[in-house]
Amino acid sequence: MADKYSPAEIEAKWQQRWEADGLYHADIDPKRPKHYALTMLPYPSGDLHMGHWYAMTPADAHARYMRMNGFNVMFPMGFDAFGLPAENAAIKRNIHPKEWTYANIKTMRQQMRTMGNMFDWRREAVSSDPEYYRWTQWFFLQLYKKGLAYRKMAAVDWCPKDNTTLAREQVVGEKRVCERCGTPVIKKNLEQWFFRITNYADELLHFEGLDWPEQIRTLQTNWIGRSEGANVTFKTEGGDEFTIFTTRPDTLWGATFMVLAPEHPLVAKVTTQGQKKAVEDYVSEATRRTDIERESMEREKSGMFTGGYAINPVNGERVPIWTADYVLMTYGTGAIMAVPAHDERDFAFARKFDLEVRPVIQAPDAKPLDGKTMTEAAAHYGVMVNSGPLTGTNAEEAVKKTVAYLEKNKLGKGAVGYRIRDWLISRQRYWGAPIPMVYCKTCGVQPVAESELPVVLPDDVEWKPTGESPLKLHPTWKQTTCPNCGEAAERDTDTMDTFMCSSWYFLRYLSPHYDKAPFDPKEYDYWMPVDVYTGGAEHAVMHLLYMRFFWKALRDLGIVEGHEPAMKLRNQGQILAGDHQRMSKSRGNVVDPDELVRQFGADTVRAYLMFGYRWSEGGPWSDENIQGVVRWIFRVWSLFTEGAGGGPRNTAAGQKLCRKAHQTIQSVTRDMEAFEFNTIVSALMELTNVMQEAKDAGAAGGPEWMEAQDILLRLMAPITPHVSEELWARGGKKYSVHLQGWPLADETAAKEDEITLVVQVNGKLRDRITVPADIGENEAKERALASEAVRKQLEGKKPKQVIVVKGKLVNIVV
RNA sequence: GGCUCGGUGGCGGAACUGGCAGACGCAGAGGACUUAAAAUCCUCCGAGGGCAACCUCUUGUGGGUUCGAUUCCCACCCGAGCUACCA
Repeated sequence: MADKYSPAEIEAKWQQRWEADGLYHADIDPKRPKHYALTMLPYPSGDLHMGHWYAMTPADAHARYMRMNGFNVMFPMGFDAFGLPAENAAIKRNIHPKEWTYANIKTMRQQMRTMGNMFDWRREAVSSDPEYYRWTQWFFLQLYKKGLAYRKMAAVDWCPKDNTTLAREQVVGEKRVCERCGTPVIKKNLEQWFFRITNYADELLHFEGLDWPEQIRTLQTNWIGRSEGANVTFKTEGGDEFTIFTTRPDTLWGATFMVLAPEHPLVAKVTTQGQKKAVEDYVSEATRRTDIERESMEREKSGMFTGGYAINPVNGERVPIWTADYVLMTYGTGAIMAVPAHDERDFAFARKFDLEVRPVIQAPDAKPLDGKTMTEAAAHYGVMVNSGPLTGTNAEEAVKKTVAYLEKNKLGKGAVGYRIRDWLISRQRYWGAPIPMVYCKTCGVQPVAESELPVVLPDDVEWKPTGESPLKLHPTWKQTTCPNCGEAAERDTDTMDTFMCSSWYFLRYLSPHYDKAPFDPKEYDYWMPVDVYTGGAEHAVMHLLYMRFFWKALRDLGIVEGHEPAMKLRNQGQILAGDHQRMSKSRGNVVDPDELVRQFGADTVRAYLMFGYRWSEGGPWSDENIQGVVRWIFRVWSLFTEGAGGGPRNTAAGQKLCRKAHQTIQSVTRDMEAFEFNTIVSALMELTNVMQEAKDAGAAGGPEWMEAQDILLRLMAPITPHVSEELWARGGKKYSVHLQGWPLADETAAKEDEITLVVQVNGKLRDRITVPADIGENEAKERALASEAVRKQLEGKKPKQVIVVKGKLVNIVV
C-alpha cells in the first residue's frame, strides 16, 4: 500500500541521519581529487530569506554532483558577522550588536539546516569571533609591515546617516549614496587607513587562467579604469615645474590654457597679486563645496584665472593657468593641459570663460575645423595640423609618435593612469575588528605586537553611532602602552571595513579553530585554491575585487601561493517578489522560505528555485508555478511507491524508457557542468513522464524499469536530496544515495534508431519523414524527393540544388 | 553621455556548432471520475484563415549575409545593471 508523501517527516529524518553519520564531513584524503565549492557567506542581519535559498541550494546541487563524480568535496558555511547591517539592525531594536548578531546566527544556522545542504558545519567560521578577527588583525599588521597599509589625511566619503567613512567602492549610483543605507555621502577631511590596492591595479586587470563571467571581468576592468597617455612637464613663468597627465598627447599643440585642481600646491604660488583675493575665494568655495551634499552639485563649469602663465614645452607658447574644480587632485597629477578643441570638458570651460579654441587634429574627410565657430569638441583621432614638427602625422601613430617625440626631447614620457583608488578601510563604528595600531607621543604610529592579538572589542561601550568612533568614548579601552617605548599611548579607535574580514574567510574555513596561524598549512596544501565560487554579481567591484587584491598581497608576503584565490566563478541572479519588485519588509512582499518549507518541503522549494528561472538571471517569485514542481515530486513518489501495475510486458515501451533514461543522463550531466539547473529539472520531468508511459504500457518491473528508477534517483539526488534518499532506501538499496556514483550514459542505449528528417523546399518546412538514424545522404535525398508534399510544391519543376544535413534535414532549392 | 547584458506565446522559460521556434511547466478550455467539490487522469492550447486536408504570418523594428537566421553582421527602438567632470 502506497503511503502519502510527507516531506516534513522524511526531511527531518534524513537530516538527522546525515548529521549523525557525518555524511558531509570533508576531510583531507590524498587518494581522492579535492573540490572546494564556496558560496558567499551571509550577513546575520535577520532571517534567512529567499535570496539565500536561491543562491545556496543550486550551489549545493552542483557540489553534490561533483561529489557523486568522485571528488572529495568541501562545501563550508559561515557568517560575515561584523559590520553595518547587523549593527544597524541592532540599533533599531536597541539590542547590543553582539547579542543580536549571535542570536541571529543561531536562528539562521537552524534555518539553513532545513535546506538539506551538504555543509560541513565543523568548518563554520564566524568573523566576529575573537579567534577569527585575531587573524584579520594579524593580516592588517602583515600588510602594514609590507607597506601596503598606510595612513593619510584625505577628503574621504562620509555617510552622515551611518556616521562613518566609506571606501570608494561603497559609494554607489548616480547620487553617490552609501551602499548600505542609501544616504547621499558627503566629503570630509580625515586621517584614515588605506590599503594600496592601486599597487596591484595592473595585475588585477589580468584574468588569465580564470573562468569568470565576462560581466564581472568587464566591471572590474572598467572600475580599475586603466588609460594610457603621457606625463608632460610644464614650467611656470616663475620657473616652477609641474607635470600634467594626458591621454591625448597628440593634441599638445592645441593646449590653450592649463588647469590646476583647487587643492594643487602650486595654485597659491602662481597666483598673481591682482588675482589673489579672487583665487583664494574660489579655492575656499570649491573646498567647501565638497562638504555640501553632492546632489545639489551642478555640472556647470566654474573656475578662476590665477594670473600666472606656463610655457608649453613643445612650442614655447605662453599659456594662462586657471584653477577649477573639474580637475580632481586625486586623479593623474591634479593638473591638466586644456585642449578645448578636442575635449568636451575643456571646450565647455573655454566657451564659458571665452578662452581660445585651437583645432590641431583634423578628420581626413571632414571640413576643416574652425575654433571660433565649433559648437562641440572634436574628440576623435585624425591627422595632426598646426603641430610643429609632427604636423601631418595621422591617427594611428599620432599618439605614439608624440610620446616618442616627448621622450626624445626630454619633455615628458609615456604614462598610465588608473581610476581605482586605494581602499579606505577605517570605520568609525563599533561592530568591527579594532585596528591593531597604537599612537605614541614619542614613537608615533606603532603596530600592536602579534603576541598581543587579538585586540579585543569591548562589550561595555556606548555603541550607538555619534559620529565619533564608539571606542574613543570608552573610559579606559584606548589607554595602553607603546609597544616600542613602553610609555602611555593610545589605541586606534576605528574598526576595520567588514570587507576586510570577508577577503580571507575561505582560508579560515580550512581550519577555523587553528591557533598558530590564520590557517593550517596541511589543510591549505590539500584544499586550495577554491574550485568553484558562487554568489551575487553585485559584489563585482567590492568583495570580488578586494578578495583578489588581498590574495595577491598575501602571495607577495609569502603566505599563500598562486595568483588567484578562486578559479571559477558563477553568479546567480536575484529572486524578486511576485510584483517584480525587490522583496522587502517595507513593501510587504516578502515570501518566507520557512513557510514554504512547512507547506511543501525543502525538496520542492529547492527544485522550484532551480526549475523556475535561469539561475544566472533570477526573476519574480510565483506561487502558481511552484505547483508544477509539487505535482512532479508527487508523481515521482507515486511512481516508486505504487504497485507495478499489471498488463503484459511491453518491450517497445521498455526500450523507449531505456533510451530516454540514458539521454537524460547526457543532458543532465551537460547542464550540471554549465550550471543550468532549469533544464536539468525539465529533463528529469520528461524522464518521469516517459516512466509513467512505460508503466501504463506494462513495462514496470522489467529490467529497463529498474534501471530507469536507479538512474532517476541518482540524477535527482543533488536537486532533491531527501526524497531521493527516502525512495532509494525504500527500494532496498544501500545507504546512501549520496554516496553513489554519478550514472554514466551508455551512448548506444541513448541513440535513436529512427529519426524525423525535416524536408524543406526553399528553406520552408514542407514535410517530415521518419527514416533510420544512419540513413545515407543519397537515400535521404531520394526519400525527400519522393515525398508527396514535396512533389506538390515542386509542381514538376527541377530542383536546382539539394542540401542534406546528416540526421537533421533535406532542403530542396528550386 | 560611456560601457555591459538582455528583448521569444497570457506567464516562467527551452532551442547544444546557422538547420522542425515555443521543450518542460504554470495559467486557460473541454472531458472522465464524483451527489458535489478538491485532488487525480485524458484531450486541446502562438496568431489569422479554412468544414477539412492545408495555407499564411510570427523570436523588439528595419536592412544585410546564407539554400536556410531566435542564433552571424549593420542601423535603430525599448528595458536592466554598472559608471559618470578620471583629463
